[in-house]
Amino acid sequence: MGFLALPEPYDFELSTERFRAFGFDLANLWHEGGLHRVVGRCEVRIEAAPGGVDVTPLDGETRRVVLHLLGGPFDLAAFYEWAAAQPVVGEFARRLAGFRPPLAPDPFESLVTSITAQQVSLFAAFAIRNRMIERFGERVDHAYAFPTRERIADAATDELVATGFSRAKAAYVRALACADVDLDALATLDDDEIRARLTTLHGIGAWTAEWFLARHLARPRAWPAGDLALRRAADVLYGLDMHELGRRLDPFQNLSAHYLLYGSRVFRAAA
DNA sequence: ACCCAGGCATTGG
DNA sequence: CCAATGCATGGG
Repeated sequence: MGFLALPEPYDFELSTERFRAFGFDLANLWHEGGLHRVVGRCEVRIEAAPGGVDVTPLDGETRRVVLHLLGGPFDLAAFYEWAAAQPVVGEFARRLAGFRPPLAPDPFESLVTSITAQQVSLFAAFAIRNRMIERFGERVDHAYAFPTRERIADAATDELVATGFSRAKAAYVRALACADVDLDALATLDDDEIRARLTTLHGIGAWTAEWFLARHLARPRAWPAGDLALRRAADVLYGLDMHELGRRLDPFQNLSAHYLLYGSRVFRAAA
C-alpha cells in the first residue's frame, strides 16, 4: 500500500460519486467503501486517507493512472479563487468543496464511454457499458479492465448489438477501434485541432469531442454546449443560453460544467 | 402503453 | 442550409 497526496481541499466521497450515481461501474467499481480499478494486470484499491488516498498496491504506473483518474490535473485552487465572486457556480463550489471531477485515464475508453451515453439516459448508458465491459473486458478480482481497442476491433458488430448498442453505435465503436489514428497523440494538440480531428470520425460529433477534452484531457475551457443536462442547468440556474454562459464562465468552463451538473443533481431544491 | 433521456448521421425539402 | 427521422435501453 502507498499514499497518494492530492492538493487540498480533497473529498474522496464527493469526487467518486459519479461512479455510484447511475448504478455501478464495472471498470471503476465501488466496493466496501473503496474504488477498485484494474491497472495493468492488477486490481488496485483506492480508499480515502487524510490529504489524499491510500492505494493498494502502488507502483509508478499506478501512481500516474490513479492521479489522472482522480482528477489530479485540475487546478482546483485557481477555480475556487475565481468562483468565489461568481453567482451560482460560486455557491456550488463552496457546497461541493473538495470535489475533483474524475477523468478517464485512457482516450479510447473515454470516447467509447461517451458514445454509449449519446442520446440515452445515463442509467441506460451505464447498463449498456457494463454489459460491454463484462463481455469484452478482463476481470481481475472484483473489477474489470475496460475492453482494449484490439479486442473491440476483433469483435463482430452483432456482438456489440447483443450488449445493447444500437447498430449505428456498434458500428461507430468498431470503426473507432479500427481507425488509423493515434489517440494518445491527440493530447499534444490544442483544443480546436482535437475537435477537428475527432469530429471527422463517424459517430463522434461536437458533444463527444468536447467531453473528450473535458473528461480525458482536463482542458480548462472545454464546454459541451450541446449537452442536454447542462443546457437545462444553464436555463434554470442562470436563464442564459449555453453560448452566453460559456463566455461568462471563461476560462473555467470545464470545472464549472462539472460543478453545475453535480450541483443540479444533488441540490434538487436549487434546480 | 407510453414518454423522455448528458447525440449523431442520414435524408428530404 | 434547416427540419424531420430512426435508433435501443432504463426509469418514471
